[in-house]
Amino acid sequence: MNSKVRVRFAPSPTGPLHIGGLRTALYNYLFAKKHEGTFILRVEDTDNSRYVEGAEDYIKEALDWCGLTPDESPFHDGEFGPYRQSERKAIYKDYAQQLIDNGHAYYAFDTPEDLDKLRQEQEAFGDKFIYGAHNRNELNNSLKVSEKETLEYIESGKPYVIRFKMPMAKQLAIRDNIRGNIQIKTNDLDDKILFKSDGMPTYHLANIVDDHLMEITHVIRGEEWLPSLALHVLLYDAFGWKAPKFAHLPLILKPFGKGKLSKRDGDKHGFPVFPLEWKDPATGAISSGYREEFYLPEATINMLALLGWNDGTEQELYSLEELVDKFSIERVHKAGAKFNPEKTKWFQHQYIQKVDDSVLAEEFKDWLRAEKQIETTLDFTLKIVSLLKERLTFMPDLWNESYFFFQAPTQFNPKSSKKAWKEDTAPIMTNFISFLEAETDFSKEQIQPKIKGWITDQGLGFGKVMMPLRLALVGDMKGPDVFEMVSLLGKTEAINRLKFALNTLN
RNA sequence: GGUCCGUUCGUCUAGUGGUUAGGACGUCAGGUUUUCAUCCUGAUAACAGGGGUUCGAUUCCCCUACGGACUACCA
Repeated sequence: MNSKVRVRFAPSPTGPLHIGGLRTALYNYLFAKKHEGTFILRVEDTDNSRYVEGAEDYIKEALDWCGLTPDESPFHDGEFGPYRQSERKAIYKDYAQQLIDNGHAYYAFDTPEDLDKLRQEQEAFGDKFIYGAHNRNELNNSLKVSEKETLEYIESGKPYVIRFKMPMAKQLAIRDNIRGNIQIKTNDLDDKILFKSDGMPTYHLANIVDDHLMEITHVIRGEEWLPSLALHVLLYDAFGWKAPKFAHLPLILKPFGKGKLSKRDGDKHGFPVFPLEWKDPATGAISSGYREEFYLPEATINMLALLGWNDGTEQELYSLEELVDKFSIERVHKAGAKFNPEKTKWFQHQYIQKVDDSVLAEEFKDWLRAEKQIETTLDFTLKIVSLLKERLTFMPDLWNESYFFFQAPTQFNPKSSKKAWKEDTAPIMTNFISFLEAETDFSKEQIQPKIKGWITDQGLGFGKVMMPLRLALVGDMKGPDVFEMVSLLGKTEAINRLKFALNTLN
């Protein structure tokens, strides 16, 4: 091959990028890097009315968070810019004109109202109105009126659009790198608008022109574009250009029920649908993001990569570098995949276990200050992290598993009390306190054998002491190794908690 | 409605013209943890249905059913 691989991710800035879009970006990135090619971000903002403030920055930030930074983008110029279609406006008109000149397109003067009326009439018969080969000669366009009239219309400022002249009765066989051959008859296709009356191209024209000009070699996009594939291939033909290779990705579906994943599913079932938190500028409504919900970008990416692709082995955990190495577009699954929030948490659990203890300890220390107004030392949070890390999925779980190190219990879980604090517990604990008061070294290494020895000497079962001790320290029958807790809490605090339990539970 | 795409455990998926149809998540049961969580072990559970082709189909073909996308001067 003479041409270097160039792929693009081409979102429209109409709102936050959701995880389906992010996965499309990911697969494009992986494909590009796998083939030592270029990953391009092109912003498709040809519809001004749908532009949403902040959406473009959101896309950039989301990609950066995931480590999918484009090689060329509106934020990082390359040789093929600009990378925002609104800034390429001047380019498209000439290409539309070129298609008119070579007979592949024509002017149409039908107003939106005219078309609405035709649609309604047609629907009254239970039919669908199609602007196409069978009726284009009867509609208000440059194929029907003379060339002179067409010119007059245009010069007089009459609004017009430019439509593609869909060839009749052509049988197309188009190759898709994921789906194989796709058969399409052009008879069913309509004369799509390529150029709008507001002077902007539609997606179809802008997309093909830009992909050509930017020398895109592979178009990897969502399945929702499959119905437009024929049009796009025909457009390349009409221009006399070589079409890129295509691959259409399966959709991400709702975890419960039917249909594709939507923002509402996240709200309803309490999982993020967006990589980053998003505040709707119009309504102020907030949608949660993976980043703000404490998912690691590595976990998010790994989960997304496996949703519709695998390398044929039983491996499930991949770094981004490994994904680049193993990825192949042919191994992308054809069918849509239901999103699985539980499995996503499992990925997160796997990844947080790989994070260095000191990193978590530092974060936790900051979190304690910000969220709980607790000042502590790095040394202490580091001890807590090493004690509790294996049970974490999200960073704040650290608090849920360790809050009793920062605050003494004020009440006791009734169910646990019933199990751990029996009739004969009080005298045992009274003796136990006296024993502890005589001890000085509360390091785990020293205190553990001492306590065990004391229990044995007293002729007691371990449960008689260990269970009430845990209850007194935590307020509940949970938490890490009880000797670790005694040691970390220290002599004074441990004894105070025992005394409080003694007073409260009798 | 039309066009196109799809269909393996509940979910994500592996796989082959002859397999005990494999893994992971989930669920359940044991074990570890004298607690809880983690962790470990085990169990559970699938080739949508009907026709072909074939000595033999989950695998190849057709039909049906079901699911999905699209059907805008939106992308």
